[in-house]
Amino acid sequence: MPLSQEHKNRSRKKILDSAVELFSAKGFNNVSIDDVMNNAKMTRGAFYAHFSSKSVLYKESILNAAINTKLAKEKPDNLENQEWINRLLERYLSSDHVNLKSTPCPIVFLSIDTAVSEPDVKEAYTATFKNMNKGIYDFTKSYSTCSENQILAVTAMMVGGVSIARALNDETTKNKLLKSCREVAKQILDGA
Amino acid sequence: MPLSQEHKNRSRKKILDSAVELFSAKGFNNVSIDDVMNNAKMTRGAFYAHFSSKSVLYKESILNAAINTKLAKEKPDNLENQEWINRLLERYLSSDHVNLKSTPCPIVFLSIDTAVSEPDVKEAYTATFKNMNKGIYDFTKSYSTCSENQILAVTAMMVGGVSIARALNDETTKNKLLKSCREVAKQILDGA
DNA sequence: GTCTATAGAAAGATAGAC
DNA sequence: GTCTATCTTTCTATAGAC
Repeated sequence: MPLSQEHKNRSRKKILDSAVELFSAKGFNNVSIDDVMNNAKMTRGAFYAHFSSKSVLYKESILNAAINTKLAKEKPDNLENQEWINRLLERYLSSDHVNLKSTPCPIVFLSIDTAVSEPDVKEAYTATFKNMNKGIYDFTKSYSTCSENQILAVTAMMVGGVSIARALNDETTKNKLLKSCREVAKQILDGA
Repeated sequence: MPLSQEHKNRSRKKILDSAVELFSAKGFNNVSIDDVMNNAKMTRGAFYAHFSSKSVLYKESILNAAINTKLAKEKPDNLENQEWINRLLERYLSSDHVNLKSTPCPIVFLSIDTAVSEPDVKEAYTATFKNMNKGIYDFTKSYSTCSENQILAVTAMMVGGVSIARALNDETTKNKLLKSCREVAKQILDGA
């Protein structure tokens, strides 16, 4: 591969990493091409030598971040599968991941809207979320041993399920996902 | 209450309902004030007689949608709590809710980004999501009886958990949520 | 391939008539 | 309170020099 091509690839990678970082933190719409390029230490004009539009960048960012996470490839040889999965769970559902101190998951990309930056919106959101959980608990406590903590997990599953379903391309996967969430949620709320 | 005040309230409600509908379908950033007002059959200028800015509208929309869902108030008297919760689950995790044919949940508001409208992005997203599930299954099948369907539900819980955590205001709730998701996810993946 | 400069469009917010 | 008209900012995308 010629030197110039290598240089181009490095630049492309720098842009993609910059984009993943910013999209995860602020959401696609709250990040301009200028932001991405400045964060990659380049100027706006150079962008179009690599990507034909902003939405192409978005698509490539998802794929790039997916490669970055390397779920399968990173497992140390001396670790059992079960331990590895548990470690991944811990890492994924950690404050560090939430606060973007570890490699962000591209599936959560599209879950950030203006809410992140507007305190008033955050407040309304938090109150509504608490209400939702309390509402469910008020009903389940009369017939189930299901704890308030378990309900938090169920709510997350509900919200995640609907969010992902809305973004999916493929009707079969969508329906399977919704059905699975219904079944598992029901099991937990029934106190199994 | 004077007639003019009543008129103003009706207009306000019309704007809010219009906003909830559009934000749910396209996300906050992909909806302009013009869109909201046209959908409410008014013009842009009238907007500022009701809300001081677009982000105030967002906040009020969340609260308005939360009232609309009326989780608790709608329960028919002759229905047992358990049946009612199951019915809510079915409704929440339904195609109709995903496709916005029933009253949308404001907690899912912030989960829609450009992905919805760009086919290329949807495609990349769907592929990445499937990969994530397959990746987890490849490990768990060696030690657990956990089904592929259950893994879908776990993935939804993980994504929902991180998304919600990012939007929350309150560190205590955030940490409780993450911990609950970790525990419940682990339980399911262990094949309990 | 990367830069600066700029065209063109979109959208938040305001002003003033009715 | 609602309208039309307008100001202003921001951002995508392109043009042309090096």
